[in-house]
Amino acid sequence: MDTPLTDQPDDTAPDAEEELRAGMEHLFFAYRDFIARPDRILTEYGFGRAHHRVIFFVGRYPGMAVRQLLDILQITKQSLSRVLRQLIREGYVEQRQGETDRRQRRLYLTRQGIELERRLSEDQRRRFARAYGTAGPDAVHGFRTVLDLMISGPPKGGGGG
Amino acid sequence: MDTPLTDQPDDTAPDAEEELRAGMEHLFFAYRDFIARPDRILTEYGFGRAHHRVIFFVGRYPGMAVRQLLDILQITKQSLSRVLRQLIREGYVEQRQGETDRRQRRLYLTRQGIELERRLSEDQRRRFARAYGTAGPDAVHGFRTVLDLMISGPPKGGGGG
DNA sequence: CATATATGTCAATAACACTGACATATAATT
DNA sequence: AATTATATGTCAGTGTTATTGACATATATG
Repeated sequence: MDTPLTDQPDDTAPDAEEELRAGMEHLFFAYRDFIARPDRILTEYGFGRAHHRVIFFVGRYPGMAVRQLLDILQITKQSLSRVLRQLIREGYVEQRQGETDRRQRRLYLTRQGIELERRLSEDQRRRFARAYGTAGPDAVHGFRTVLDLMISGPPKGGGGG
Repeated sequence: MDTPLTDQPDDTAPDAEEELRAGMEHLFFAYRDFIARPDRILTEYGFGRAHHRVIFFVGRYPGMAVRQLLDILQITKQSLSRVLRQLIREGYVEQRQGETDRRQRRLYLTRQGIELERRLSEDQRRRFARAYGTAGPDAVHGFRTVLDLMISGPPKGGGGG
């Protein structure tokens, strides 16, 4: 991981390229293993990964509007609709009309939803906690720095972001 | 990010939990943005994310056997089969019989496959290169350390399932 | 020869995404 | 009040990616 002192004409010398691809590969593995356990739990409920994402974000940001959720998940209204309908019908999520803007249906986890969220995230939290604990604060800081730099900014142009 | 000196009875104090969930959220965003661009390119070819994964791993490990690919992707033979068949039929991947074990069909990218791989990974490599470059070597090291700790070891128990 | 492994394929099914079209309620603007 | 925009919901049709189960061939190993 030293800085090579040979000058390379382009910015993707073979070694650098290998390092990038190794990172890509490990990101794939990490994500794959990160979602494996919740995926298995979800099948018990007849739910899928999309349900988990909704549960996670509504749990993290209670009172979230549907619009925000759509922007975060970057899926279509129709796709979210089916998932949300199921979660509401089965009592994991509830909607309350917005107070200032009454068009909004703000989303909250029910007690049952909170329980499910904890169950789904248990392995993930443990996984993160173990990795963070073993790696130490400096590594965690580096992890978060790189991860955040990898995330695209809000989409540019007019009204959107 | 100091070590808190208050003693907590359990290992998931509120602040720690928040930090874990923030990490989980950002991992989701990073992965989402990481695959957004390739996903768009793939539609031009009538391919999906599964094709990309095959292209990526066969490109990275030429001569890989089908069995290895299945273990890495953790999907079923039937799921891989359809994707692989398409890639072979359309000239992106080729199979050659294994020399030592002639049951194996070892996988290689064709010239066309290599081209597609570069096109698909271009944005991803740039994204990684930019994040790595901005974050600096120490952060990159931390990133890789945490990421690797997050990956599950090889599945335990006898034959290898 | 029996058994295991590596691979491939058929059929049926499900989750999750898409596009397009249309509807209702409410807010903001003119 | 009328118009336009926003927030949400829903119907119909489609496609990709995954699943399970069953079965087939070629080759390796005992």
